[in-house]
Amino acid sequence: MTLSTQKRRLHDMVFEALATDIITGALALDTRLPIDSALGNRFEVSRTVIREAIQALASAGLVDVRHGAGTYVNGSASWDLLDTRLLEMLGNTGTIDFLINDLLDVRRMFEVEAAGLAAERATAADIAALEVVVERMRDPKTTGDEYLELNLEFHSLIVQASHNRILTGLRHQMRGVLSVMMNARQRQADEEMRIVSTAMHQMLLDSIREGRADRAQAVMLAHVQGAERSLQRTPES
Amino acid sequence: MTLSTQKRRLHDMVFEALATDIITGALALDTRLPIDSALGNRFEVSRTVIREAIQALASAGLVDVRHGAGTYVNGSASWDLLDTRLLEMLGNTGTIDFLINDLLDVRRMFEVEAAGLAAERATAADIAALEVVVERMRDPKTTGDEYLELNLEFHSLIVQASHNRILTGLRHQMRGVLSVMMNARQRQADEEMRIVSTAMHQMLLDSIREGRADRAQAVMLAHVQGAERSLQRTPES
DNA sequence: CGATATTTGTACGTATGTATT
DNA sequence: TAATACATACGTACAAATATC
Repeated sequence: MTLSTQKRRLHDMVFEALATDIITGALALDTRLPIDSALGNRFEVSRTVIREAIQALASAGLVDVRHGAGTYVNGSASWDLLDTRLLEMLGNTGTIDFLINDLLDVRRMFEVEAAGLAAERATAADIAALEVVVERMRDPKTTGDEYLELNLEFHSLIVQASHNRILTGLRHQMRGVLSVMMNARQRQADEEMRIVSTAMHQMLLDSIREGRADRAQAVMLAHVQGAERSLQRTPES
Repeated sequence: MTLSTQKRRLHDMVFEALATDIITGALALDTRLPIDSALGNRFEVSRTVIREAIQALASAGLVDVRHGAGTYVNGSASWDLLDTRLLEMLGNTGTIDFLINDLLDVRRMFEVEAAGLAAERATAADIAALEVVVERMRDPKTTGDEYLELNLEFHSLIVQASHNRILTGLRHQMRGVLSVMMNARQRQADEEMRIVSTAMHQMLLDSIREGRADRAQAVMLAHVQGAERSLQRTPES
């Protein structure tokens, strides 16, 4: 419950200390946090710092702040699983796998829709950018790590090519989940899979260039379903 | 550029004053904002207040804060169209219609996917909650406003029944857009449409209860496409 | 290149307001 | 009514990043 190493801002450290206790269950559901001044004494920081930390906890849904009444610990049902700081902590404590299936569902939904819209709306510039990426994917000199980067960029470009600003906004909200997931399971890009994957990307690009939305969606669906298998998706329900 | 009526927190008023100037173009792209202390003098508030306002502006993507270098106005391409406070301002200035088509695309994607997942995973409790809502929709004593409320609740319950926490998180992020949209275009629920709509909801519920994901998705697709027509969707591209 | 000034970032302590108990 | 606890705002000090001379 005390601050660990002096690494960053004070309120970040307070946040992490309290968040850890909540995530691990050391601070149980509906427990009332000590009042600001008490926490200030414990961590030996000003009340300003405590308030910023608590604000971050509330923003992540970890606590519920009630004016005049106190601050209470929320159950995991209230957590905001898109909150970057919370995701980081869940990633660090290795308790993030429970989100894999959820993420795959949403990713499929996202990518397929974006592929369809991109086929309908992609501009010449969008297509040119996609072509550059696919060209580099085909290059045998591209390393495995680079390939993963290109893969991410390709899909990001497709979302952009959908020219739907809410879609891109939501995609941006998902960046935290995606990145934590990536770190949790470092993807193995073996040679065979890479060849198949590159062919898929090429087909996707062709479909978009030709404006064939149905085909783009079908190819994307096959593509992400392939990725799901490679992530050894655990069976549902 | 000065503070209007004393209604809320000081930093909210500063935020609104600056945001208005950015949205209307009075503060042009790449313009450098006055330094904190100058803004403090102009608005006659402390630097604390200015900093909180600028933090909110940065969080909405309206400005780019560079440590030691100054704070610069962003173009609309950088705005975060999911930011609640920004959306409110766009709604108030009546410049929100450009998002209608984007929202409809995303809504279709969302609802269809959620319907499919719900059909696969809905628990007895989920279905019971949906039944209550549909029953009240069928009740002829339900008023038009109540019907709209029930409609929203029905779709919210379906997302919950998908038991996908990322999906529900993203849906939550969309609440701001949805609500601003609703206010911008007050939906007319005429009698004829209401009968069709209720039948759709009943079919959806049946599909979910029977676990028929494909049918649930098809019905939902037809349903939201009907809603799109009623919103007089403007042609694309 | 280095020294200095500018500007944002973080933190403190205090005072007062407001909602709840 | 009073006590408690969170909310907002002020002014100050110093640190860190950047710009300028």
